[in-house]
Amino acid sequence: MGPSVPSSVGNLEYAVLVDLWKRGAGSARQIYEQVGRPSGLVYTTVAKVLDRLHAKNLVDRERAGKAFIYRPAVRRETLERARARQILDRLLGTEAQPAIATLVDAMESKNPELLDELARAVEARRRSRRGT
Amino acid sequence: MGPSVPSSVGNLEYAVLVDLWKRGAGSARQIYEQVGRPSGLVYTTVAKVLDRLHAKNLVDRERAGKAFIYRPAVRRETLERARARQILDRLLGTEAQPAIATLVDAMESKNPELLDELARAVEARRRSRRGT
DNA sequence: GACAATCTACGACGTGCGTCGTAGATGTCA
DNA sequence: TGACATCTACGACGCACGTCGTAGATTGTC
Repeated sequence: MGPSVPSSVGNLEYAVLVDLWKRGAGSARQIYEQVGRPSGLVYTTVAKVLDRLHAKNLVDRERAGKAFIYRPAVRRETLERARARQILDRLLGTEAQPAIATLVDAMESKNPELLDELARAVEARRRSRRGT
Repeated sequence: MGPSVPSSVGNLEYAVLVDLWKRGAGSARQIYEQVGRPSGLVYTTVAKVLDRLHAKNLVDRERAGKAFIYRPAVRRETLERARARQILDRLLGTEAQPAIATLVDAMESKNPELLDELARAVEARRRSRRGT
């Protein structure tokens, strides 16, 4: 089965992955405390999500007593790139130009500072492009 | 019922809306020919989608003989803004900065010209911002 | 008025994911 | 060893959507 072709990851699944990337490795209980409990979720919900992530080969596990220790099986950049790509495809499916304008718009309305962030990122990318 | 609070719109639903926005109004058959048939879908699939869009109050309909004439019930900008917003929230849920970098990256890998497009859009937005 | 063509209405199924609940396995401790 | 806590395994449900199929209504045509 494809180990590292994350076609699609749900929001909770993603949150769990983010936590795993940060902590490197952890038990279901630990992740639950960090990600699940604050959202009012039940332990088994997080456990189930870890289960599914494992089934998708997005996390590895190793027994440690009665529990499993989970750790990410994909690099964060890899999955986030795929994720961004997918979101992008979805966003600019039809025509790119107005979609981009809308995106920038939304970004500003969410938080104006994001615009500066974005400008910086674009500039960096273009600069390194010229050097290509 | 909330007439114009499009919480979430699927891909096919969106494609149908795009077609409707372009043509202004049309029958299920017309939209099917444009959107459904090329994708190998069956007529009733598109009809069902129109049904759901109508249930969500995203399109209006008016009888014309045996058929319905559908027309959008939301302005394209409205829905796309919401859509972009939603996608954005999803994308930069955790930390904004790296997410933006990843996004810009994905954009470049998809089509380098998008970077220029993006730079233009950002500049335009920032300029108009200074005037605020 | 009967017929064939076309539409809509609506139910159904599959999938992905969030969300629980329960049962059974496993480990801990007195 | 027995009682108890904790985990995992797994099934279930709901919802949103894509996707069809079928049945019933509507219409134009001999």
